Amino acid sequence: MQLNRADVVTGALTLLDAEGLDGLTMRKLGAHLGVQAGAVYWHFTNKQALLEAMADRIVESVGDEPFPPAPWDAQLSDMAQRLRRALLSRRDGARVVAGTYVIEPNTVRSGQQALRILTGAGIPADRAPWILFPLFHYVLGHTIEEQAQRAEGDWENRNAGLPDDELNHAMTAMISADPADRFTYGLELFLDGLRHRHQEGPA
Amino acid sequence: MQLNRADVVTGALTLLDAEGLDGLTMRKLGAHLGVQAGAVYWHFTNKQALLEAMADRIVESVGDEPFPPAPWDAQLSDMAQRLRRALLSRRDGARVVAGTYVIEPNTVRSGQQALRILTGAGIPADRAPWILFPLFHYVLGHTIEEQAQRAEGDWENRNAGLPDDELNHAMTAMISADPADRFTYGLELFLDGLRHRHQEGPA
DNA sequence: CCCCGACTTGAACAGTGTTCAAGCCTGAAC
DNA sequence: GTTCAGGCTTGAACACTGTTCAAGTCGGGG
Repeated sequence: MQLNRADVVTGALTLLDAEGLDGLTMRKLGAHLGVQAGAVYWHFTNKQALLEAMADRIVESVGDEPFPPAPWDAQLSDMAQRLRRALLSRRDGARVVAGTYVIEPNTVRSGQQALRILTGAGIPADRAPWILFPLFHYVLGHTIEEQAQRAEGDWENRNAGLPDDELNHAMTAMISADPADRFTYGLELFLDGLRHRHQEGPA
Repeated sequence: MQLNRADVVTGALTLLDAEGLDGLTMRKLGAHLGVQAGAVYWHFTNKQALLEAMADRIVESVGDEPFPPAPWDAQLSDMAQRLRRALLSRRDGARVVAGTYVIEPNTVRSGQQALRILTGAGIPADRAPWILFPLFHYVLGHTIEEQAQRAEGDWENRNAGLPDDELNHAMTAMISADPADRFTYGLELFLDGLRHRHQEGPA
């Protein structure tokens, strides 16, 4: 049975869900594909290249369907939510994407789509990336921690030694809140700044 | 010559600067400390524990000196800038900190300090972490990419294959801009949202 | 039918984190 | 001044990692 690039990426993502990023080894991937580890190296020059292809696949769904007509801030919010969902759709998805500086088809396409939302709102093209990157960094940073927290699980115990003052109480309360709510709150904070700056002159 | 925990962390950070995170191995660390690799395992149960101690040391300087009296937003901006500088002070510093869910002395102390800035501005204690975490995620996400970009170097060539339209041009223009400016721009965007929300009622 | 190039094997290489019995070395107790 | 105990280190091993490569297999076109 012969493989192709797409098969390898699909198998690698399935294995990622089963084993996590740290458990994703070339030998296990080979076994999962019914093939020797070395065979993968015919399709990808090294593991890093494979991870980049995986990252691109993970991000694929972000640009799947066009953004329905809506105010620019709603569209941008939509995109950020899609990105988080895409990263969450695979175990350690955020870490996979963060570990690769992806210049691959889907990633570039999604980025361009996001930029067009901003320029469509009257924001100059040379300012748009300055806005998009912070947003991207926030989504990535949040989702990395969200998935790390999911993997650990023992959150109640970890800060058992801390003094039980008001601030630590607020901290643990937030940590046990719904991650989706936390994400949306931070996202809205960022969008508020954007709306505020945009209304007082798009230049 | 005997070691202690602090010596090991110091040596590990020196080695980190020299070799990067991927080149930081227990054997090299042993050699650097004039000791066998196994000796490190008397001081730290495993490499992850060592990395957590390193992360805590990296973050140490953030809470070094108190924040000078200033409006709350200026103080928060100051903290974010300090955090970025602390992460940049060591090669791959951001990745080291991102890879560890640190509940260690310095990290907790800095976090509390930041929360007090917010509560001091009249923000309720149970809202403060909801604001602090997105800010933290942004700083981390930005600095990870900043250090990754620094390590790669070949940015002009990587997107050579892309069409030379206006959006890609704006993208590469931003990528070659001063990272400090990019960081501050995103930070101000976030703070704008915060100021906006805060002035229309701190509750 | 054969052959060529796309693909796979199987074994090896150098390196990784981690473990552990055995030893050393130091500083306190007698 | 000698003994003793513990903190600390050694050195070798274990199971595993990514990566390479000569040699082999296999399928479809001439």
